[in-house]
Amino acid sequence: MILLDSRDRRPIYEQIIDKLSDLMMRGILTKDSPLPSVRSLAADLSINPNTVQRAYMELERSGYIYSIKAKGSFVADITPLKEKEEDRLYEEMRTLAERAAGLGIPKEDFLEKAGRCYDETEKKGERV
Amino acid sequence: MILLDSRDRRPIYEQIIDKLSDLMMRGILTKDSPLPSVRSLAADLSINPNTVQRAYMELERSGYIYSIKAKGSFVADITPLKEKEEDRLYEEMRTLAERAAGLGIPKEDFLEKAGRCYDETEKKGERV
Amino acid sequence: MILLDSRDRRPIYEQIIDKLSDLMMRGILTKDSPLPSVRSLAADLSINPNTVQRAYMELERSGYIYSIKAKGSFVADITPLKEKEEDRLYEEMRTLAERAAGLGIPKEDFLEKAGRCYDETEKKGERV
Amino acid sequence: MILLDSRDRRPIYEQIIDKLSDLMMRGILTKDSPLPSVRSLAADLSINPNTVQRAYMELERSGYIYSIKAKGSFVADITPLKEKEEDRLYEEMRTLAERAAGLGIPKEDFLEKAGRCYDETEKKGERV
DNA sequence: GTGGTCTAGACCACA
DNA sequence: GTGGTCTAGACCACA
Repeated sequence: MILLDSRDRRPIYEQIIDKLSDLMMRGILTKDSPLPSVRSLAADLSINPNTVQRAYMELERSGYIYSIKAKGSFVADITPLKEKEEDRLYEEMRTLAERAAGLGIPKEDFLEKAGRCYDETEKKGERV
Repeated sequence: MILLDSRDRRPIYEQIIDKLSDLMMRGILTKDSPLPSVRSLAADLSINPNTVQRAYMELERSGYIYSIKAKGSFVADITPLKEKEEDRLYEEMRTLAERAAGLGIPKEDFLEKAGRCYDETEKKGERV
Repeated sequence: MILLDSRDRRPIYEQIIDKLSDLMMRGILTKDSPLPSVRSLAADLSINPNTVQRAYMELERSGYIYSIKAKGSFVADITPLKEKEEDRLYEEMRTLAERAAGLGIPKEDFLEKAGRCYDETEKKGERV
Repeated sequence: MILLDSRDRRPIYEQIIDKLSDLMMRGILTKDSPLPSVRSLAADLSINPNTVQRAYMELERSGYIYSIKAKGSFVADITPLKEKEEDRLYEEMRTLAERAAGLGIPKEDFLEKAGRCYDETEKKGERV
């Protein structure tokens, strides 16, 4: 399901949080679908179950997942989280557009570059 | 030429730097065109010449203007500064596109939003 | 701590910058040790605090010192500045050696002169 | 005798001056030895005789060579020029030593580096 | 006239 | 107390 990057300097639990929340944000993990159990994910990644437990705990606190005792962890309804993130993103887009206009970059160039940046991302995504 | 905002909490000299560098970045003040003299700008803004002097000093240090003693201050060739700013901007565009793709926002929506943000900026610019 | 030279035609703030940066380059003022406060140094040198402020401002910009509001100014970690200066010095040494070789000065003479120059410096340093 | 570097951006006559004065400074061209005639050097380098003429004119003005009508150009007694150049060189060595001492570079390191710079020059000279 | 340096002295936020 | 900002006003060298 997910892969750890040993060159990544961040703590492992943070990498897990990022990878899982990304899968949920992308809609690959959908609402109410079950996450792997703490023990099985720990075994898959060859890490300590406590590390997975910590990642799950923080994901629950942030509203990404919910846990039911003796049943497991499941993807929560993350539409509010998605909307917040989208708002933040468009807010930054706005300041970017302002700076671009300030630099005298015409609209066509701005959009052309935006498109190219998006395409680059897709290629990158395929590799992952 | 420029207006100060009394509600702005930043130091006056910083406001002057921002306004003038913006005019140069936008191409409104072009290469080698003369800036108002330290004294005349101070009189226009009803502030102390020392404050203008400080702004000009820092603008010169950053490469925006050049000053010739007993002649005045002039807009420098800011193409390298513009290029640096463009690079920074596109770098941020790239991370933005990545996050958008991560959120499952399709390319059309991303570009549509980028275009709308750019248009909003233009209206804002007209008011200034 | 430092002395001003009234015969020196350079601006006072520049003299202060030179003297202090020299003390730091020599390792006499070490990392994180406090500099005299703007007001106390101004009083010591019988000059205006603004002049000291300007010197400190430029020293901070160049990476020699860091200032904490309401606490004081302190010597920064200047190892990168030292390395840059050493690189510049050895670069000039190289062109000097080339010119010496071009003049037919043998290596022994070149080194003998280098040593004598270094010794003269030491005597000068003792007087300071 | 000498080679021009087409990548060198300086005017050709300046390159000729540099090469010839260098040969004289190095003692490869000795006092009273004849220089190639303007026409023959121009032919050798496939350039216009006027260009060589200009180089010789300036070399004579600087005291490097003397010309006798209908006989040719000859290397002058350049000991005074050598001495001046040596003085300049040692003057710069002195300021270099001061800066090195200021940086806390010990005498051994300074001399070691001076020696290495000299050696590098020799290798470079061999290639020329 | 111009930019640049400096003094004298005020006020601010902060520790 | 500290650094930082700002005003008012002086003087300098230079074109």
